[in-house]
Amino acid sequence: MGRPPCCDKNGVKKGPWTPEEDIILVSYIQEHGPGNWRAVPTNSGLMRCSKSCRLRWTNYLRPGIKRGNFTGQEEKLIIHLQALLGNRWAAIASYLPERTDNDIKNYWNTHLKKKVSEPETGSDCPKSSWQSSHRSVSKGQWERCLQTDVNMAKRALCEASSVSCSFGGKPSTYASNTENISRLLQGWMKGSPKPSVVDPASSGWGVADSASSQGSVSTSNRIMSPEPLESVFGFTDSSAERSEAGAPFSLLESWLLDELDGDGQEIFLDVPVLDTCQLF
DNA sequence: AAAGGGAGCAACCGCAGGTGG
DNA sequence: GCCACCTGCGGTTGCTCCCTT
Repeated sequence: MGRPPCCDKNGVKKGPWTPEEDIILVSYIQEHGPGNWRAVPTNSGLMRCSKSCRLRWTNYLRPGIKRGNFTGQEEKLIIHLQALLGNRWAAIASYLPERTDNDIKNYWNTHLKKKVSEPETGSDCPKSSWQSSHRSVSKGQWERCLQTDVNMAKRALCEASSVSCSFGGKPSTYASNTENISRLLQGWMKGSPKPSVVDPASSGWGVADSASSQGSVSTSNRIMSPEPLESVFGFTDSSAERSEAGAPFSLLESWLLDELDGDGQEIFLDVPVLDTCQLF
């Protein structure tokens, strides 16, 4: 028995989403909440496959998404987690609550993969030594390093969002999505083919990604409108729920502990943040 | 100024897992 | 337990932009 297609191929639009479609989707989800994707195209009138709607939502429109400008901490964390978990991008993304798996996957494929594969010196936490450490450093040291980087990433994210370090709370990530939509609408209203780009120098608007004060500017680092569409997002941020600090971290820890020859001793804690690279 | 090539990213595709009847 | 449906995930593709020649 063959699997039925996820949607009727006839009349289903493909390709880049238009601002109009985004607005329709956001409006629909505002009203009904995310989920039941099968019904979204039918009920919203979007000529899109349900999977396409879900993907658009989770990777672009969902509240709490930070795009572009991966920080050094995030970068290191991704490298470590990728080495640890492999290409399990969803699992990796669970440690970076503001990032989508697709974003991380793309970033890995375009930046980090080659970076890791290239022998190089001079970075603050050299990947060459990282690679060698993957083999030679004792597991305890490596795990400490990972845990430290997880903590560092958490800290960096907290600083970036200027919100309390409780991931269980509702971080400012929520706002970043309203900004995404806002910028989308701004561009749409102006009829610009590049709706998301606003010159930060000429506008008085703030940079949405406050963690991105570091040098390189990705094309995804857009300047956001100061007009959050709070009314558009009056529902709970499921991504924020997902990012409850306890769950993913304890999962990883237990996963690691499973490999600890049974003693199950907690060894991650009490490692000074700055020790990470010294281990390598 | 134009063409070619590479990089980056959004989106699609197909498979796997979960769930309810 | 089986089946159908829905959702999630990872790999891949293709488009657009930018840089180099």
